Amino acid sequence: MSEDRTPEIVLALEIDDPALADRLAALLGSVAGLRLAAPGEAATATVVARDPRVMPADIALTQRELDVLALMAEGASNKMIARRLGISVHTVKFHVGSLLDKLDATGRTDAVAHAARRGVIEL
Amino acid sequence: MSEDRTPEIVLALEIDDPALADRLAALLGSVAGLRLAAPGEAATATVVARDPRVMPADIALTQRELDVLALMAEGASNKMIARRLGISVHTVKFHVGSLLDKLDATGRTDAVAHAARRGVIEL
DNA sequence: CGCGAAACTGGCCGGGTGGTCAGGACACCG
DNA sequence: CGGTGTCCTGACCACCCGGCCAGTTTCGCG
Repeated sequence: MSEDRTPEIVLALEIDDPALADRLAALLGSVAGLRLAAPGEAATATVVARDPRVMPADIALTQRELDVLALMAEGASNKMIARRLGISVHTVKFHVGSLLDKLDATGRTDAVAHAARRGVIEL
Repeated sequence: MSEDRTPEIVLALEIDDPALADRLAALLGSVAGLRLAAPGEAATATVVARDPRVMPADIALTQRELDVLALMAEGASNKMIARRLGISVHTVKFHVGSLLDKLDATGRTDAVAHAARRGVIEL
C-alpha cells in the first residue's frame, strides 16, 4: 500500500520491426514505474511503430478525385456529390470510376475502405 | 563513430490525458538509449493512449449483423455476402437494413464509415 | 405455455450505381 | 505543333441497393 499513488503504467507494444520491438522491450522493461503488458492485457498506453508502410506515394490522386473521395466517405450519393461540387452527376461518376480504378476497389464502399486503410483519407 | 549501431530511439507521445503524458515523459525522458521527439519530429515509434473512448456498449449489434458488417467493409455486394454466409440475398438486405438503422447511416458506405469511426470494426 | 427477439425468406419497385462509348476544353511539355 | 493529362459533359444499359409489404422458424425468458 505504500506508494500506490503511482499506479504503474502498463505499456503494450505494437511494433512491426522485431529488432526494434526487442530493443524497446529491453529498454522499457527495466524502467521503474512502468511495465510491459502481457498479451491481451488492457494497457494504459500503446507503443506503435509501423515502418515504411505499404503506401507508395499516396497513389497519386488528383485534387478532384480527393474531393469526390471525401464526400463518398461521408456516405454521399453521386447526386449529392454533384450538387456539393457544382458539377454534373456524369462527371462525378467519371471521377468515381477513376477512384475505383486507382484504389483497386470494386465499389464505392470498398474504395473508401481502401483509402482509409492507406491513410489517404481520415475516417 | 564508436557505437552508433544503436541509433537512439525517438519516441513521440500522443496521450489524451495530460497527467499521464507528464508521467510518461518524465519516465521515458531519463532512459538511456531513447529520447522523446520534438514536436513535428519524425519518430521511431509513437506512444498512444486514448482513454475511455467514445465507444460505449458497441451499439448492440447482433452476431449476424457483425458478420454482414464485416463483409460490407470488404466491399462485398449483397449477393456476395449471401453466398459467403449461406443465406439468401433477401436476408442480407434485411440485416443491412437493421445495420443502417442502428448505425444511423444512409447507405452501406456510410455504414462502414460510421462503424469504423466508433471502433465497431477494424478497417 | 405464450411472447418477444433474432434470424431467415419471398416479392415488388423506384432510384442509385458502375461500365462503356463518345466528345470538348484547357494546360503543360518536348 | 502534336502529344499527354486533367477535368468536364452527354447518353445508354444491366445490375445493385434500399425500403416496402408479408410470412416462417427457433430460441430464451417470464
